[in-house]
Amino acid sequence: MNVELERYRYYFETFLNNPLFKGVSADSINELLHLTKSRVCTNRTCVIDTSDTSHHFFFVITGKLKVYVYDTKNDRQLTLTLLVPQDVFSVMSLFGGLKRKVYYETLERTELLYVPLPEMKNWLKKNHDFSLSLMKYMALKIQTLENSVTNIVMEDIPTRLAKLLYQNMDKNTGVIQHINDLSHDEIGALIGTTRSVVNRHINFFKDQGILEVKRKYMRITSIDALKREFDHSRV
Amino acid sequence: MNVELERYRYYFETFLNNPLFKGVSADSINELLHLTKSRVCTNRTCVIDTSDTSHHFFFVITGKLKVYVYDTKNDRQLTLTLLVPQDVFSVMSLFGGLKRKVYYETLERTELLYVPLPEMKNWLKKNHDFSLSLMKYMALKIQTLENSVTNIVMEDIPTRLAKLLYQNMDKNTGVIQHINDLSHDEIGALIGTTRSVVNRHINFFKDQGILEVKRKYMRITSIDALKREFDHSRV
DNA sequence: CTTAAAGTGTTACCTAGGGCACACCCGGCT
DNA sequence: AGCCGGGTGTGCCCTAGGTAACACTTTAAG
Repeated sequence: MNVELERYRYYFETFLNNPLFKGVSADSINELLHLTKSRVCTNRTCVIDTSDTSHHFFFVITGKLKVYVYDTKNDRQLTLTLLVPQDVFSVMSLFGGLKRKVYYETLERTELLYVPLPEMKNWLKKNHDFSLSLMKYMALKIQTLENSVTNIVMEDIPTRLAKLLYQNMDKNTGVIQHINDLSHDEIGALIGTTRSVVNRHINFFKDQGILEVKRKYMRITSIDALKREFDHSRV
Repeated sequence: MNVELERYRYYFETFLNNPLFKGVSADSINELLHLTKSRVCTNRTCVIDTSDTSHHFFFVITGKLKVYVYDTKNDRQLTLTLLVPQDVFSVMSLFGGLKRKVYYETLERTELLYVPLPEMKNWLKKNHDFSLSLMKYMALKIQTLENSVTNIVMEDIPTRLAKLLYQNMDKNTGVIQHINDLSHDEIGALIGTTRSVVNRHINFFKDQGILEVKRKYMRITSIDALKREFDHSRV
């Protein structure tokens, strides 16, 4: 019982710190928490069933999961987005978009809270502040997606790779975070290309002295040089 | 005065028919209408200033406009989306996303209503039903964008072009609508490629007897053949 | 009517990057 | 230890599609 209480308090804190719940009363958060169940997916296996996602609304508490599509024609997958703590999914199912084969897969130990859709919808109607935050959240997702298509269309792969690295780099140490433990295959799925091409360019960066690579570890050795790879400010 | 009244009634009707206003009371719609001003952009010129979009929220009444980004590096533009009647923009500015150089340009005579952002935000807070519809609207936009990136990464240009044509085709007559009056340049911007490549493939389709082309007019002569161009259902 | 500008059809060229193949390396398992 | 599987490092080959260049045609403007 004590343990239960402690977990409950932990989830409560987590929600409280999530900008999505800004302006939402403690009472409402409590009410929502009473509707949730939790699920822990241990590393790298838990492919969330579409039947789940179309009946539940999920909150990411800890961990990391990818949302991806799979193309049978050329046996490739494309990661639409990486979900991290404070993310939610799927807004699509919440508002009944068209059917689409999107897969969810955890990349490490991941803790989720989930609410049945009808209850979530109902709760949402009573909490306008959450709606407003959710819209902001969605607006940002839209912007990110727009950036993706722009990048994919306009930039070549070294550029996209450099940007990806830069975005996930500790600005001080140059150490790559979040995506350091991903295989080249996964990195390829993130920027829309294949394993071998990713490898090619990573090694190119390495040869240029931009990058240092070890097992599950990458560090940018020259941030300026990395920047030059995507800052095509042709003066 | 009479004319004014008539226009007012016309806008009222337009909003009433817009699914975004589903569940919104006539009073609220009226209230919103009192905050709006209208603007008509005559054909193909009206590039809406970013300062406008970051201070106003727009409703498309009639016409068509494109939202695009421009890449100086290779002097190309990419159309992120085509806005048609019942669309709104920009949700980004409404919820304060990051700055981004996105341009708006009308493609034909276009009639817009617009509201200053603070007033719109205020009105939004009082109309939760509109928020819910707006979220659905945004969810659909997200889905469309996700489809875009998937297509761009996974499919080649003939396939993307065929899909575009199919989506804008009158299912009975095979006549291409909406995008028939666009130049090859504009079509290229829609599917993420260049004028001459578009031209190449359009003529290829023509040679295959899939397509018939005249001035500002295209018609699919064999819908099955067109489908075969993107239905890679390899038996 | 004349001229400019925008759009089209078509060529030739060239390179980024997808596909495939194979050898290697390392970590985990029995 | 030995094996196996997932992840690498490289190579080569080949084609889709980006680029540039030209001529021609249609529309818009003066």
